[in-house]
Amino acid sequence: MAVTIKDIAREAGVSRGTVDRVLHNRSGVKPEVSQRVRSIASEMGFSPNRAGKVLAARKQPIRFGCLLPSIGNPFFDDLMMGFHLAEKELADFGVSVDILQVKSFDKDIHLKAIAKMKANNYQGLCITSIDVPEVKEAIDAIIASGVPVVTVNTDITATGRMCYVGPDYYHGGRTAAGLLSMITQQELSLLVVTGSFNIKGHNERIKGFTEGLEEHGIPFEVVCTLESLDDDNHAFVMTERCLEKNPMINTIFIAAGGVKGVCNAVTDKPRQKPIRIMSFDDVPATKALVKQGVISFTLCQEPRQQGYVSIQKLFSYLMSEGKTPLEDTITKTIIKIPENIED
Amino acid sequence: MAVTIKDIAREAGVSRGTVDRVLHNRSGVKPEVSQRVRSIASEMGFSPNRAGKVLAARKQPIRFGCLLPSIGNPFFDDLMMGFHLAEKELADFGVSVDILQVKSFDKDIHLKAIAKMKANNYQGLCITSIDVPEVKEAIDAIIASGVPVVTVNTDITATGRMCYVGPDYYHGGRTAAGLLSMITQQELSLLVVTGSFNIKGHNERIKGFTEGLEEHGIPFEVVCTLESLDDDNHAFVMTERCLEKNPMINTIFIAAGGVKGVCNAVTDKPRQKPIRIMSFDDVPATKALVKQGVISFTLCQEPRQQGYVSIQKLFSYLMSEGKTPLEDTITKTIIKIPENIED
DNA sequence: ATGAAAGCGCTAACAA
DNA sequence: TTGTTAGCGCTTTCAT
Repeated sequence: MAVTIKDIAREAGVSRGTVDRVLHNRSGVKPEVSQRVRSIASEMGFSPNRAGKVLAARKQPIRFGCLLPSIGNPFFDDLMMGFHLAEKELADFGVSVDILQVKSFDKDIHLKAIAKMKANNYQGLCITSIDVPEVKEAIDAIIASGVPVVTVNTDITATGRMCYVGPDYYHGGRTAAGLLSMITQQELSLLVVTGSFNIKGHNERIKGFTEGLEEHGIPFEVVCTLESLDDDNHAFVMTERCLEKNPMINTIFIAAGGVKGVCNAVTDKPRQKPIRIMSFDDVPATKALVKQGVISFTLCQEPRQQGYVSIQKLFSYLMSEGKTPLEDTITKTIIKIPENIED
Repeated sequence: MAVTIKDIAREAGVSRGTVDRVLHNRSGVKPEVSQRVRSIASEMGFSPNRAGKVLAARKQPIRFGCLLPSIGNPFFDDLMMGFHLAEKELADFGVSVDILQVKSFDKDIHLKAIAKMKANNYQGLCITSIDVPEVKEAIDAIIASGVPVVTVNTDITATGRMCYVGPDYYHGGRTAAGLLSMITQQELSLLVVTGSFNIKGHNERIKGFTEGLEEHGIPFEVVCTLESLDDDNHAFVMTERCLEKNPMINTIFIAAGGVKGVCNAVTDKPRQKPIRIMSFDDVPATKALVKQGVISFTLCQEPRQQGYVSIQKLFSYLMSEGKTPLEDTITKTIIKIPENIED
C-alpha cells in the first residue's frame, strides 16, 4: 500500500493539514516542522494519489487551453482528435479542454490569441505558434505566472516551456531521402516545395532531405524551390509554371501543405516520364493521392498522439505538483505507402 | 457537472445505498424501485466517476494477469514495457499487473499456465496463446466466471474474449509486397522463412505478401519455404543449406523469428549478387541488421502500444462495469528503414 | 427491503 | 502556527 499524507502526519507527529500545507509550500508552518515533514515525505517516498486529489479538487475543475493555427488546415484535425480523446479520458477527473483556433501564422493574430488564453486563466496551455521574440515573451509571461505550457507540433525554443511534443523535422527529411535511395539511384532533378521560407520545420525537412541524399551518394540538383504558402491554388500555379520552364524535373519533394495543388499541376498534363512525388502528413487529400499512386510515399508524424500526449503531460504535471520528468516527446516518422495509408 | 449517484438518489427518492445496489445488480431491492432507479439513471446519463470508484475500492486493489510466450523471445520485451507503463499510470488507482511468462507454444504448457492464472483470481486477463480448442475452452471457462479477457498480439477466435489488441498479419505481408514493388521490378526467386507452419499469423503474413506481389504484377517464384522455429541456430543451418542448393535465390522474406540466423547464413559467404532481405518486428538483433543494410526494411507492429492498450482496456471495462465499447484495436504496420529504425 | 454512516486520500475552510 | 472538520463520489457495513 502506497504512503499517504496520513502516514506522514502520524510519522511526523503533526496533523494532515500541516502536511498538506508543507507539501504545497503554503505559508504558516514553522520552518523546522516544514523541514521535518519534507524529509519524512521524501524518505517514505510519498507521491500524491491522483484519485484523492481529483476528488477533493472537484469544485475547481481543471481547464486546459490549446492554441492551434488550424483554420483552413486539415492537418490539425487529427491533432484535435488527440486533444478530445485525452479530454474524454480525463473527464472523470474534472478536466476540460478548450481549443482556440486561428488562421495562418500572422504574428499579431497569434499574440492576440495568446493574450486571450492568458485572460482565461487556464491551468495549463498547449501551444502551436511561431518562433519569434514577441511570442516567446508572451509565453514566458504566462509561465512566470505559474501556468505550465507545452509546445505542440512546433517548438518555441528558449522559453520556459515545460516540454515539446512533436516531430523531428530534420529526421523526417532524412527518412525521405533514405527511402528514396532504396527506390531509385537515378540522378534527381528536383523541385522542392516548401510552405514558407520562414517556417523552421519546413526548412529542416529540406535540409534533412538534401543531406540525406548526399550521404547516400544520390546525385541531385535542386532545379527550383518554391513556396506554396500552404495554399493549393497558389501551389498549382507555381508548380505548373516551374514544370513548364524546367521539363527535366523528375522528382518533387513537398515539405508542407499545398500537396493537392502541386499534384494537380503534375497530373494535369501528360508527361514523357513520370514525376516522382514525396510529401509529408496524411490529410485526406494526400491519402487519396497516395492511394492513386500519384504520390510515392508520405511521411507522417502521429498528430493524434501529439494532441493526446500533450494534454496527458499537463495533467501529470499538475497531479504531481511539478515533480514530473519534463521530457520532450518526439513522435515517430511514419512511412506511409498505399498499403498502410489507412492505418 | 456530471451526474452522481447522489443526484439519482435524490431524484428517485431513495438512499445512495439503494442506488448502488441497483446499479450493481445486487439483491435486496424491490423490483419496482429497481426499475425506477434504473430508468432515472439512464435518463440522467449517469456514468460512474472513476476517481470515486477507485478511492472507495482501495481496500481491494485491482489485479490483472498477463500470459506471454515470451521466454527466449525478445519481441515481447517491448510489449511488456507497455504493460508496465500502463501499470505505472494506473498505480494510483490500485492496479497491479502480473506477467506469467512461458516458453514456446506447447499446448500443455499453455493450458497449465491458464489454469494457474485462473487460480489467481485476477480481475482481468491479457492472453497471448495458441488458437486450439482446448485453450479456447479454458478461456471461455474463465470468461464465464465473469473475468474479462483480452487477447493480445495473437487472437484466439470464436471465444467470448472482450476484444483483440494486435496487428493485422495479412496486412503486414501486403505492405511488405507493396514496399518491395516500389524498390524493384525484377523477377523474384524467393526464400520464405516462417516461424512455424502452425502459427496462423505467420501464414497470413506470407499469404498477404504473395497476394500483394501478384497484385503488383511482380513475377516471383517461391523457391523454398522453411521453418525457423524462431531459433537462430536452426534458421542458420536451414538457410545455409537452402541457399547452397538454390543459388538463384535473390530475395528472402522472413515472416517471424530467427532473423539473425537467416542473415548470418546470407552474410557468411560472399555472394555474386546481393540478396534482398525483408523481416518483421524490430528486436535488437534485427535493428542492428537494418542499420547495417543487411535487411532492407522491417515491418513493425507497435508492441508497446499493444501492451499498454490491453491493460487500459481492461481497466476501462471494470470502471464502466462492462458498459464499454469492446472494439478491437488493430495496431499499425510501421515501416522501418535505417533512418527511422530507432524511433 | 432500505437507510444511515463510515471511510478511501486529499484539500480547503474554519477554529484555536 | 497548527489542528479539526467537512466533503468530493463511491462502496460497504451495520442498523433498521
